[in-house]
Amino acid sequence: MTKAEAKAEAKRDQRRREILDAAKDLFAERGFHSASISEIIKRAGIARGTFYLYFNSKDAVFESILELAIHELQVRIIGVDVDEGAPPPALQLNQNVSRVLSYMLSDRALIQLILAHGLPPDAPMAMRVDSFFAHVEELIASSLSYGMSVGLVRQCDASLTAAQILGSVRGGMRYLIQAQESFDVTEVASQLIDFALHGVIVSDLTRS
Amino acid sequence: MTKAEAKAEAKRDQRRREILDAAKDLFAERGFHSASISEIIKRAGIARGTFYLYFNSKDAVFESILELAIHELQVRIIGVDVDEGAPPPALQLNQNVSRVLSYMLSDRALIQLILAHGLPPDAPMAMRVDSFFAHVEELIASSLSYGMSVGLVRQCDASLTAAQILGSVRGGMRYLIQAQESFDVTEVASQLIDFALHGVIVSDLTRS
Amino acid sequence: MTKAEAKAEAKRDQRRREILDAAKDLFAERGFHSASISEIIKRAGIARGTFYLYFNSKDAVFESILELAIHELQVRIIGVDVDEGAPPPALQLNQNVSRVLSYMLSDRALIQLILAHGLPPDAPMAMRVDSFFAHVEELIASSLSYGMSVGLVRQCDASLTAAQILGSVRGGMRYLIQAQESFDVTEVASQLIDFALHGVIVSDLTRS
Amino acid sequence: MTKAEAKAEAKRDQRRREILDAAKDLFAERGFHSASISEIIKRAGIARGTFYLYFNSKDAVFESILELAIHELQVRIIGVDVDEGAPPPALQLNQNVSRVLSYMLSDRALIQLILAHGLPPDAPMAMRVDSFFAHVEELIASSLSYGMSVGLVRQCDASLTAAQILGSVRGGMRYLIQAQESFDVTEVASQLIDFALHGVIVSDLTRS
DNA sequence: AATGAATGAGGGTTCATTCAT
DNA sequence: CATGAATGAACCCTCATTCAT
Repeated sequence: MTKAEAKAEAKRDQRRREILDAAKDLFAERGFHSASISEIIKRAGIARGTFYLYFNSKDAVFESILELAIHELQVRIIGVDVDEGAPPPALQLNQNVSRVLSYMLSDRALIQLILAHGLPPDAPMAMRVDSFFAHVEELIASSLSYGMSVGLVRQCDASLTAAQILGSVRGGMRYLIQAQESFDVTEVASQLIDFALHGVIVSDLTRS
Repeated sequence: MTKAEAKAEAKRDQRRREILDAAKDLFAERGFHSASISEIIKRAGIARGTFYLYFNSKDAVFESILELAIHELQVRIIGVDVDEGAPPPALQLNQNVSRVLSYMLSDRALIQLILAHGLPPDAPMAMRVDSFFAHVEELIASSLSYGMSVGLVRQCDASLTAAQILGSVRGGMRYLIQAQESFDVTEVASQLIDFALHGVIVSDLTRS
Repeated sequence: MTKAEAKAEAKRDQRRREILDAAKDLFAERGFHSASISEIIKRAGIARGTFYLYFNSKDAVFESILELAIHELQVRIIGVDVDEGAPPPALQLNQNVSRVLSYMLSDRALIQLILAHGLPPDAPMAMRVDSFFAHVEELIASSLSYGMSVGLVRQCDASLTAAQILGSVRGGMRYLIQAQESFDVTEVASQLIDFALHGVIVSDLTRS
Repeated sequence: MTKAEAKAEAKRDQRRREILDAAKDLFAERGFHSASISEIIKRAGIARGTFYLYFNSKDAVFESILELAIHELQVRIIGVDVDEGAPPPALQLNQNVSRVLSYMLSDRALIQLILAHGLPPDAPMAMRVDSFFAHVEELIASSLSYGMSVGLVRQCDASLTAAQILGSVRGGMRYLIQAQESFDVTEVASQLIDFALHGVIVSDLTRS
């Protein structure tokens, strides 16, 4: 029976994924509110009731999608190790950004959802996403504080700057998904980081 | 009758503005979809039908709000004059950012709406806002290109970098409206610009 | 303006009553669950949304109906006054029953609803009705206790007997609404009371 | 094969009974409409489809339950034999009531269902129950008529009084299942009958 | 015989918009 | 001009029933 059960479970997972995919695309295209259950089930090719066999509510699908995405992002962001034997921080940074980048670019609908979910600001899930970004921002801020303490980072308001850095990455991503051309992830990651580290002015001029 | 007419028109404008204000706050607080006409008219203190005497639809109010905001932003963004007699570019830049900053901070609801309007991505107004930002982005990109051509800006992908700069400013604003404390606009503008120009790394280290 | 307002309010009340009447009939005919909003509005001749202009929910109409009915019954049930100058108790009793009887028979749908509302036993309104009957039962029980204490009523379990008396009245009413013929209310009230007081056996036989 | 078949049939009956029991409890607790198939099968410990192997529909289970109950009641109600050699009528009456009483009290869910089935008044089963009670009522009415003809029962409207008697028994039962205390069935049966026969007033007073 | 995933009609409710007053 | 009662399409969700396995 184990075999039959396994097969059934696989089929179930498959269905669940189909619904998630259909919902994700629609949420990305039209926002949470405008995407109706009717459209989701039409795109998923299932009946009305079937939807509720896999998810308790419209909110629940949305939550599943975002929760998964946030989790996937979370695991791709690894605190930089500054120990002796560790790889150079610059490389670690690049790897972090590259991982996030390649994940997001593998799923354009998702990035859309994360960057511009059309949820009421006071909705639980909106706050969940916000708190994720706040968490990342804190991570950046504390890195900046550390950098300042060791004289690597120039004196600045860590929180504000962290918000800017995160914003610049979001802006970069926005641009990348909209521009249809493909590109080298590592290369782009370098550019994103370079901007945050050195800005746009040529170094020589900053000296004068 | 000209006088009476003028008075009538003034009253009309006044009403219109009251509705716009009520709607703006609500849209900012709860997003476009969740803010209902019922709430708007309650807050504006008018009857249901009256609303439709001033605006053709819910979309129309939203459009008016954003259109006005975009216009206000537009006029505050002035291309940097690089002529001999003009003020130093750095100052002009700071003034641009300061103007935008002080306008947005004078109306937190508005900034909320612009940065995170809860509109379906495929809605006309959402595209209108996007195109505004795209316009600003192009402005930045062409500035960067010019800067590169005169050796002021280091070589980089102008479009991507422009997206990052815009993103960093948006990120900074997001942070500023959320942080409740007040601050000096010119000072903050400097920080926003400094980040975009020089990044976070101390200049000395970039030399080695 | 008072006149216009008064007229508007009268119209509003009229509408509300129409809906209540339509709903009451349907609830009586088909029970709470089976009576759908669709049917109610069809019978009331109004649009879907209009219903919700007058009642917050399906539950709310039902509650309004029952609450009103219970109130009307309540005011018709007056504790028997045993003071010297008061009318004879038997007459008071008859008047009580007559009042209740004539009210209920004026609205057959209502009596149906009260006697057999098809609500889940754990529903708030079902409990509301139950508690009304419990209240009446207590009234009867305490009358019986008093009657026993003064030797007017034979010794018996007051609560159980009260339940029987109430049941006999409910049973009588059930019969009366179902039997289509009209009748003299006071006469029937006498019969209802006589049964409760003396039962069915001829008095002479009880002596032996 | 007869043995195997018999065993299979026994198992089938067992299953059927399990479903009936689960359904009966749920119907009693939550009413017909609010009790869902999902809950029934969960309580019965069977799969969704299995339910429909034993019953054609939700209505069908309900029907089975009531039909059985009505049958059980029916067989417990035996017309009073007034022949010479028969036991005294009073005793026969008491035995009838006692039998019904003890059956109903052995299954509180059932009594709940019979006294207050939450079925739409126009549903076939509701009418079935009603017609059962109508039948009992007729039985009582004809007994009353006979009693009147032999001078045992005082003159009254036989139908109305029958309805009251039945009502008083129903009221008494309602009270008994709700009161949690246990009691002597024969004793209570006596009280129920005494009330119907003699009412509540002490006999002496009726003479005056 | 038993399963449980799938179905879809129908439920109650909301809300942008219209129009008679 | 202003009002607010009226509208009805569209929404999310439930649940009795079916059917392939």
